[in-house]
Amino acid sequence: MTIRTRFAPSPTGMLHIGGVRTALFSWLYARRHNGTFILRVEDTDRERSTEAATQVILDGMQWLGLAADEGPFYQTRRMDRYREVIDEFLRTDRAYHCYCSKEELDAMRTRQQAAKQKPRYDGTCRHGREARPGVSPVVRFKNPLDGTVVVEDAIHGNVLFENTELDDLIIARSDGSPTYNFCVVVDDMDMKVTHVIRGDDHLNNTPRQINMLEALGAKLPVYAHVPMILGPDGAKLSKRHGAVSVLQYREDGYLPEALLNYLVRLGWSHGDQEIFSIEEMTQFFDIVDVNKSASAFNPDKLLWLNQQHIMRASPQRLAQFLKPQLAVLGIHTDDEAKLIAVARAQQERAKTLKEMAENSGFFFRDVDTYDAKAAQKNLTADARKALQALHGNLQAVAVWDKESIHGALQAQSTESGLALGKIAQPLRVAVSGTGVSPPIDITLEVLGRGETLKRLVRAIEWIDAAKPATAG
RNA sequence: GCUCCCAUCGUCUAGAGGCCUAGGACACAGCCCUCUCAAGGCUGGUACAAGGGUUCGAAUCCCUUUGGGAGCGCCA
Repeated sequence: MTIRTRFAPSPTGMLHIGGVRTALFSWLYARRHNGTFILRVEDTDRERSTEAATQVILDGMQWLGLAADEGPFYQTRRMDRYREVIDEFLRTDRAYHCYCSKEELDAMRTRQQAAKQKPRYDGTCRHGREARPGVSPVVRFKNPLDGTVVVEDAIHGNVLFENTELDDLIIARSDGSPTYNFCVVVDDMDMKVTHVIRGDDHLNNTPRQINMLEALGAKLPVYAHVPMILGPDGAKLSKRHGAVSVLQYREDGYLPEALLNYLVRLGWSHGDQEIFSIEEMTQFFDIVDVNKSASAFNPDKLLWLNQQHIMRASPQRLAQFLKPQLAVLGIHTDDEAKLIAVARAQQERAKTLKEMAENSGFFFRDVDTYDAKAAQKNLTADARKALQALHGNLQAVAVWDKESIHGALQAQSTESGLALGKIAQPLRVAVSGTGVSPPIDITLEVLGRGETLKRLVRAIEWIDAAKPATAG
């Protein structure tokens, strides 16, 4: 039997990290077992579903690389099929029309709550209340009145529900449109889903779905209800931290594999391993190993993982993400070789691609201002001599590569008796405008000789211009 | 209120009765390395929610309490 999993988001809000994690688990499980991963958009709520949210889901899944083997399917395009099943339920007496008004239902709920009971439909129409003219009825599923439903869950084990706790849920609204719990059942059956992996907020819905599945004579899928993700404060995930669109992470300079790595470790582990490639995840992940308890979202660890993945990624891959980040800063370049060289030089010192871009501007455009603190400390009269000498020494370097550059700096240090830092740091400020850059030899190599010498001259001029001001 | 779920460092987790004076990771502090920033290495502190059982022995099994979460819609 081939494994078939699905991710079934509803386009009513943003695709946030909670949704992404259940998608990831479903995807990994399918990949691991050579199965099929299905994407199904649950858009039956026409009021709240939006085109934009659907697009975000699609874009997000694509960015993350969670490609669907089948779909995307849209529930709104399956209305005929739902109608067909509803009619069949009606015909075979497994569902009935209910004419109770919203007011009646509200009153019923209020009454039940006052009596400290669980609000549930009392079955007034179940045994055939006469049709009310002018009232379009809803359709309710006839839930079994007694017995126990056992949800066999791969994560939680067997969870028991008494049918007496359940009621006859609405499967079609008065306008004829089918409702969520019903559509899920029909879809999972039609799409032959073998493993339903979803948030554990759905655990309570499962017995109803099982009852409907059984009424349809369908084979039950394996259920796996994964725990929720909480905010860093342990409270429900809110906009403030993780409940933003996943695409926000792309904008903020996160690598998709880093986000996925972070998410896969929430509720799951493989020994002491923290860093996983996508391949390793698919190799090791198993749904039965997932924890039962909710976990809090930790932005610091995500940031750390992003840095670790940046360090491990190929410069070619990083260049591809660095380019749009530079564009955001107004730096447009098609020099792929330089992008790759910069990414290679920076990949050990950037927590995000955005940060990498911010620290790499000087590679692509002139330095017109110096960081005040760095300049005050390093662009001094003493440094001027070193920079002056450096200009000559670097001009004399035969081959412009980091080894030769390093050799020239070393030689100058030895000759002048100045510590390497006394030479390298002023040089760094001269070429980058700040006190921070990749190792100076690498920085110069990437920057090129011409640009280096130009900036050296400019820094010397700057010192000369600043001197009288400082002195006077 | 009712039903269901959950409970190890601040956080993510290891732990499926003795290997646990509870291991790893993030964060934090100190040290080392060092041309800056990082990365890396080393060191340090902090956890089995509480109470009862079961057992020679419990973080691990059972019960209760407490705390958190979810569901109870003509939302998904």
